[in-house]
Amino acid sequence: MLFLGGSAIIGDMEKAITRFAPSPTGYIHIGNVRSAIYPYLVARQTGGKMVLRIEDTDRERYVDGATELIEDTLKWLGLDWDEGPIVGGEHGPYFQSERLDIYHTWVRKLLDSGRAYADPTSPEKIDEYRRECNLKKVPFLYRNFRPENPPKWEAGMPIRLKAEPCEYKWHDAVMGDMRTGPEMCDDIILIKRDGYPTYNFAHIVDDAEMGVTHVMRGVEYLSSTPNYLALYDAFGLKRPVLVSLPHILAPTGNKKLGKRDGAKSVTEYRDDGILAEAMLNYLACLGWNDGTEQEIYTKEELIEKFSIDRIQASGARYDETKLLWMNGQWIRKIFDEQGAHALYERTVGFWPEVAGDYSEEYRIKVLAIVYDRLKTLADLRDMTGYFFKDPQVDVDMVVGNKFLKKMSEAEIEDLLKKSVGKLMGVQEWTADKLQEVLNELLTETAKKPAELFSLIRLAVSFAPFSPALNLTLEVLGREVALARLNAVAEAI
RNA sequence: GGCUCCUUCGUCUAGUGGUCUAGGACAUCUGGUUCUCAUCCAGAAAAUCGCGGGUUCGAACCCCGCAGGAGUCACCA
Repeated sequence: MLFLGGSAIIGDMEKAITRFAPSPTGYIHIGNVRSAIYPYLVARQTGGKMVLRIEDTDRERYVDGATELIEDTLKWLGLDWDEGPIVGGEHGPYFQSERLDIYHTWVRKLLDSGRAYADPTSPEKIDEYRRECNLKKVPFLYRNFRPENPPKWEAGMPIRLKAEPCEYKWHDAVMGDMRTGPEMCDDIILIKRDGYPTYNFAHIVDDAEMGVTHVMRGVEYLSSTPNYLALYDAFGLKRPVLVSLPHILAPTGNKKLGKRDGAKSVTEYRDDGILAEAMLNYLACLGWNDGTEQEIYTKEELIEKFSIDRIQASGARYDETKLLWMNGQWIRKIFDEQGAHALYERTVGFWPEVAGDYSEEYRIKVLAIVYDRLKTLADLRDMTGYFFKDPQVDVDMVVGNKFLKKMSEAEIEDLLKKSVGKLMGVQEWTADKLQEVLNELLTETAKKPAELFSLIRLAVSFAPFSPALNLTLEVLGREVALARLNAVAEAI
């Protein structure tokens, strides 16, 4: 590698080690996936590492299979990790429940230096203290009730940090300069009665062991930061860059988006026909922008352009309409830039059942003429049925059509027959030729496009909408198209 | 209640003292693209920049108050 000076620039691009550290209590939803996306972007941008760590220290809230759900979500979005479950790494294990002795080793240091103590106080007694404070309307701080001669630590006893109340100042990359008073420092629990560490303690130890440089997480941890700073100091650790991510708000009300508001899992959107690219794009830009007017970003562009200091400090409301728009943009982008086949590969599983009897080649043809009206891939299911199965003839739909209402049934039948006759003579059954013939038919019958085309379109599809008539006819093929026109002529 | 954060069109946002009679995008509405639905294109409507003071020749941008909203005060993360 060649160094040409400019160390300041190299310094700015120091390799960041970031992490996503969910607890396996269920699926990942729109509201919390940003804390995976942003760390990922920072890691990739700086050529650093992304760590996935499973914070499973709460054995009561643990949900079987949740880890797999999390991994599945990240993989779908294209957020790969360099260390963590499946891929391993030099700082494992990556499940906190398998790191108990590490936490115990670390907490020993604090116990030995007098910065932590084993707490023999019963939960009932603590509740009493709390009630006492509530009654007097003073803040409940456990350090005011600290036991005087703490015993030696033994199993079944929690360990608390011995707080040294003071004023803390720090910088949050999103919220700016922060400052809090001693009232924010307390004797927080480090190791629970069951021997498992609390989040408050475990994440400090793990981040240090894993070399994490940027701690990016939801704002709900902002007010606990003084206690984390106390721990960094007690261990003599360098503070990582602290990044608080504002909440995503539910579509209505002012609450953060959560499962209770019906926040769907991220992968549910996959099943609904949302593309991973669109999801990533939408989520990354919810509460972040690069200052330009660009709206559509590839993952690579996000990696290149993302910057922590342009993350909004206020919460952003989740708006599914915009996601849908963006998905449509992505469907078209993939088709236009990568071709019909590339888009087709994404549509597997979204076709109507009857499409299964047809060749891939035929389905691609259908896709090529309907793709620009898809909002989600799942739209294929209700939009393309007539390409695969003869529609139910519905005379009323024809007769009642707003352009055909003024024509008698005999006239309609006649028009249909003339159309069949004309179309039978088409030499090459291609969109261009069909358009020519359709135009000739227009002059021969002296009908308006609205009348003639509506009639043929309806007779052939019986659908509320369809692609341009010549394209629809081309894909349907001569035999099918003519047979359907005849069937309608007979039914009238 | 204490502490902390937040506040520009309905929504996501641009904006760091004069170029802001506030720009873009989604959504909405109108028109165009030989039928429909959509795409695409053009256009419209939409924010007295939460409120009140102050600093300044000049404030969305700086300062102070207030209000509203949110978060947090667990042996949950």
